[in-house]
Order: sequence, then structure tokens, then C-alpha cells
Amino acid sequence: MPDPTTQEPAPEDPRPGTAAPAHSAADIAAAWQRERPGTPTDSIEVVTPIWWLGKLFADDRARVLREAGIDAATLDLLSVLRRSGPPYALSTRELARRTLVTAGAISQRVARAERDDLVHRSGSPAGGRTVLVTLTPAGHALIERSVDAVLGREATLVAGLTPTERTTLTTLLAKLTTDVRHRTQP
Amino acid sequence: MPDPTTQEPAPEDPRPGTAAPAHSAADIAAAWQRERPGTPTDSIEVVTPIWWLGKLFADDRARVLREAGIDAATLDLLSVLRRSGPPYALSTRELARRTLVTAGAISQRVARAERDDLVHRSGSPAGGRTVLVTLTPAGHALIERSVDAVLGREATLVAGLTPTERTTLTTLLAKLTTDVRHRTQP
DNA sequence: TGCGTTATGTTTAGGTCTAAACATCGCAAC
DNA sequence: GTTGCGATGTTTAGACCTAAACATAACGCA
Repeated sequence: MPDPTTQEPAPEDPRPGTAAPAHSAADIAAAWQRERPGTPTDSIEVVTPIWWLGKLFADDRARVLREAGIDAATLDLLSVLRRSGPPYALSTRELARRTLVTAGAISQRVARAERDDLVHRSGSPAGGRTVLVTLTPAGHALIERSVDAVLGREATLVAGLTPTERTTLTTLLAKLTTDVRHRTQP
Repeated sequence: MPDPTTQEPAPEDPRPGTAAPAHSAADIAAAWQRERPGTPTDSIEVVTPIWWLGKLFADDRARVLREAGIDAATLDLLSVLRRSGPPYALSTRELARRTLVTAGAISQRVARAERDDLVHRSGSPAGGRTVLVTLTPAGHALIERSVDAVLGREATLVAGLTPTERTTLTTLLAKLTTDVRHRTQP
């Protein structure tokens, strides 16, 4: 019965009872249906490619950044500060909000970046207990020469999509993001 | 000049020179253009939503799994074994190939799962130095009651897309994946 | 038989993240 | 004033991953 549409080469020794390898989202869904009929596999062909693409982009970005002498976490930190405009300073809280990691992670990121003289903490000029994290000249220089490398590279990765396809994809991703946020946050 | 299309509330104290917060991919691209005209921002509206969606799905899955008493790494391991069909046994190498993590990570995942009596290692029945990792009855029972919870939940998260939209999205993601693989692997 | 090569697993060092425990600071109610 | 609460940062314990160093085991071949 199993007539799986695989794209992988068949195993050298197809022992009876051994399923074929699955390496596309469709294969994974088919394998569940074969082994466990009725499994709710509707989401697999949407969720799985999104994860795989995220990993592909992340791995490629890591490769590019290694040559630039910076890691993804630091790039994220410096980017947010650079994009915020003069005076290139944000509180820990605000950095956490804009980077999707916890305040504790920001604290550690800032500690590493401060050790490398890319940012410095300044005791709160404005009220409260807030600490302002500011880009140093070295940090500004590093992000300046990293961002074009990273974004330029990623532009080539998505260049295979036509403008129409890209617009459609962006729209659908935005809709899905709204849906998921709506169903998970409240 | 800056007429940023933000969806966030304006900062309480808009000091001069301070950019508005950016919390959509379009806002991020606009912020780069405002602060650094000419930055190649073409990819941002594709790559960023993919990462954010990946994180939304991962966080939600972690929530569901916490109640089921299993973590995402273990779910991944047991799922691959369960989907492979009887006799629910695969080598370390093959597990690494199907889960997108390194062989070292598999070694550790298997060690944890073995400690919890979810799988057991069997000395190579077939040739070589290969170690077969096999699902135990407890592991089989755990994956059986976890997979419906996870996939059922995710089905509701993508239920807002019409069948047509879902097909279009799947197609575009597949095309992008092919492109990116082609440009990064060789 | 002896040796080098290749494939496979495991271990270890280092890095990063989250969750939770702590530590402050400002402020409001009284 | 002072007591308590809420917001903000930092620290720490635990989890998990990668890369690289180590082990073995099977093979090919002289």
C-alpha cells in the first residue's frame, strides 16, 4: 500500500517493514498517515517549511557573519541600536522588547558587547533604574560594515522570487502571523 | 522627512532624533532606509516574518508539550522513530540526517531519552559500528499521546488560511526553499 | 598480516538561551 | 514617613546545541 512519494534515494537494503526516508514536508505528512491514519497533519506543510527556511537563513547568516567577525546575537543587538537613530541608545527593557529575547539574555548580550567595547552602559540619565545602552564608535563601525554584507547576501537568496510572488508570500506570511499571534497571545 | 508607517503607539516622550519603535518587518526596512538610505532591505519582509513565525510556533509548541511532559527535542526524536514504522529503530547517523541536528546532539538526546526509559540502544545487529536506537513501550506510549496534541493544536493555528491560500503559501515556501538550498549548499 | 582510509558514535569545551531568584528604585496610599 | 507594589536589571542554574577531539570498527589493498 505505501506508495510514498519520496525524493530521497531508496535505502540500500529495504528491509520489510522499514519505511522510506522522509525529507520533505509532504513526505512527513504521508508517513504519519501511513503509520497512523487519522493523524491531524494539516499544518505540517506550512509549519515545517517555515522552520527549515528559518534554519537555512540562520545557518547562512552565521557563515557570512563569521567572516565579518561578529555573531548573530551581537548583530541583532547592534542593529536595533543603529536603527533607532541618534543618539543610538536604548534601555535594556526596550532592547528586549525589540529583539524577542528575555531581559536576562539582553543583560548577557550587553555584557559581552561591552567587554568587546562595542557598547557601553550609562547610568540612567532619565529617571528610574533604567540603564541606557549606547553604541560606541567601534560598535557603530562594526554594524556599519556588517549590515550590508548580511542584507546583501540575503537579497540574493530571495532573488529567485518574482516581485508578484514576493508580494503574495509577504501578504500570506503577514496574515498567518496575525492569526497565530491572535490565537496564542490572549 | 521621516513619515514611518508604524503600528506601534508613539513613544511617550518623542525626543528629537529618536526614531519610532519598529515592530513589523516593514517598519524595520523603513527604519533602515531612514537611518541608512540605500541599505539593501529587499529581503527583510520575507526573512523576518519567517523567523518570527518560527519562534511563535516553537513557543506555542513548547507550551503544549510542557503539559504533555515532554520537550521539543525529545518529541522530535520519538516522532522520527515512530514515523519510520516497525521495528521503530534507526541508527544515530540516520536520526541526525532526519532531524537536522548534528550526530553529537543526537547522542545526547538519546542519552537523555534512554535515562527516561523512552528508547534503548541496541548493539549493532546489522554490520558495522552502527548503534540502533529503538522505541521502548513507554516511548511509544508517550509519542502516541503527544503527537495528536501538538499537531491538533497547530492545525488550529493555520486554520485561518483558506485552502487556496494554504496551497499558494506552501508552493511559494517550497520554491523559496529550493532556491535557498541551491544557493547555499553548493 | 599490517596499515591507512572512511564511516560511525561519543565526549568535551564553549556558547547562548530561558526561567526563576534576587536586588533596587520610584511612587502611591495612607 | 513608611509600607507595599510594580517596573527594571542582573545573576544563576539548567538545558541544549555546535564544533572539534577522540575512539572504534569495517574495508581495501599491498
